[in-house]
Amino acid sequence: MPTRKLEKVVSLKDIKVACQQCSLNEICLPVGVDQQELDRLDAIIDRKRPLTRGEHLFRVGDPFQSLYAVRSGSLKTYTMSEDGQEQVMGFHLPGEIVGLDAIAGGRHPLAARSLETTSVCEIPFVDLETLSAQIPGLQHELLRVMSQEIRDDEQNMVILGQKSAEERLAAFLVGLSNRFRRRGFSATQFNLSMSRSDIGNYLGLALETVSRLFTRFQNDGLLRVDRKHIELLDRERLCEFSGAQCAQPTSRSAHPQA
Amino acid sequence: MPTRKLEKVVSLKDIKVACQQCSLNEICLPVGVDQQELDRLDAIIDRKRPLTRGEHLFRVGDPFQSLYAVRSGSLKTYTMSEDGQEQVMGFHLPGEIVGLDAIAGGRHPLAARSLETTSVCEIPFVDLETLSAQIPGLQHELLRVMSQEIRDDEQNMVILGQKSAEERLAAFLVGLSNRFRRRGFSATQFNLSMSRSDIGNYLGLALETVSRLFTRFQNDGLLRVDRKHIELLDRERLCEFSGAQCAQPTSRSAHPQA
DNA sequence: CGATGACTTGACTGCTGTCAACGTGCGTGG
DNA sequence: CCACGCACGTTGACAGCAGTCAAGTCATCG
Repeated sequence: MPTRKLEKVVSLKDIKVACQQCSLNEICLPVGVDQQELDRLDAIIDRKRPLTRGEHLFRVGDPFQSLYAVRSGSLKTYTMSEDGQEQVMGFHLPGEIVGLDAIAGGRHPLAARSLETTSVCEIPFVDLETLSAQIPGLQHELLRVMSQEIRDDEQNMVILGQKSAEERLAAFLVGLSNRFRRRGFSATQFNLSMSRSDIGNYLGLALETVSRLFTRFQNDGLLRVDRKHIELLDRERLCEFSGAQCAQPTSRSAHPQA
Repeated sequence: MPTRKLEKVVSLKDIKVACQQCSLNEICLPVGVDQQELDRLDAIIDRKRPLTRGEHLFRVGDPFQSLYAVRSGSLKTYTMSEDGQEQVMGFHLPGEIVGLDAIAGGRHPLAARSLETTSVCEIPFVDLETLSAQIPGLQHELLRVMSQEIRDDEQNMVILGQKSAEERLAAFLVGLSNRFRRRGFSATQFNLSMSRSDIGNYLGLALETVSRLFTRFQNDGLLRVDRKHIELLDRERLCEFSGAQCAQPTSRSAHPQA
């Protein structure tokens, strides 16, 4: 099933802003879930008014009620160290789920804040759990998404623990590129919705280092950068630079169920 | 339900090496799971012969069939970078689950190798999934464990990204201490089953740096170290040193279900 | 048009990695 | 039992990458 299986899905009109036409369709939860089941999932999902830039989706310590799926825009998640220092933990693009780290503790350990105008779907967790017990495909998807998150975090740990500044930024850009492509956007041109400071903070680098590296990469002909806009000129070489397995997931790799 | 609810569970004798008497009881999966359900869980779990030091539980790329719970001993998980460089991703003590990162891809992205004589429980994943759909408490536990893993990985990302060498090692030791205590072992005295090299690799430090820090910490009266044996003398100050929220989880914090 | 915040660039410092030598404990074999 | 080898760990000297401090540029917005 390499092509969109939209036709498998019923007329979109009878569903308001439903999961099917949501771009998450192939990326977010609904995989291995049929039409009727999708309706049930859709029924529990709450679509909220868009967040404006800088607005919080939730804050540290907020009671955990729901997961959120980014529909458009982008978020950053972060905490404050006890000395008031911000610690950026991640950036979240459309099709990605936020809040998985809050299930265990019942409270959000991270705050989530929009980097631009951003709309999200709210997925009440108790409902999702109930539904998951009834729809095997959904349970599997949920576990898969969480597993993927663990996998991604592991990758990030390698990057932070073992890589040089150069490699970190290269890996970050290649990673973003992959995520944009999977989302249907250009893999070679995109806008960074986050500041240099956020990037540096996330990568464990000073913002000056990030800035210097951008110019160095540009001088090396790896990319073109203009303010927020990035154009990857030599994705290949940038990949090698990152010193990691940039095995570009052609289609987010198959789903493993038998 | 602040106190142990062991009495809620039936006489332990009628189960061979079952989950109840396994120390994982309160730590591993079975929480919010009653006797009959525990039996069903127990039935799918396979106890294997112990691994000797250096033996692999699984290797990178092995097809994912099962999760594993460490019963005794310890494991390290790691990958190789393309240049053959080992990258230690984590250490796993009794009561901890290994393999959660393999669900998404269907293959183990990490290898797991025992650091000492180690026994594990094998939990076939398809069975666990089936059972989870039937036992709400188990599904919730599984999600909780995965969420906790995500949370822990996030913590590690902060440590790797933002902390100095000193802070990293301090955080590592305090973290180990917490994990030992939760497991019923001494929080102030323990043996490191991993080498200095493994620790350094894990923390993104040179092994020489780790060694230097151990002696520095000892000179500062924070701990006593003799080869593999560690005795924490001033856990308090070590905590502050780590620059993190060392809010010692008195009892791994409550379970959030309503 | 000026103010503000984001970004860039430069100079200098210091933490931590690298290289290297040495010490220590343990297992093996004479 | 002792000598030896080997892996692991400790300590020292030195260097380089990246952080910090500081100044300057650029874009956006009131």
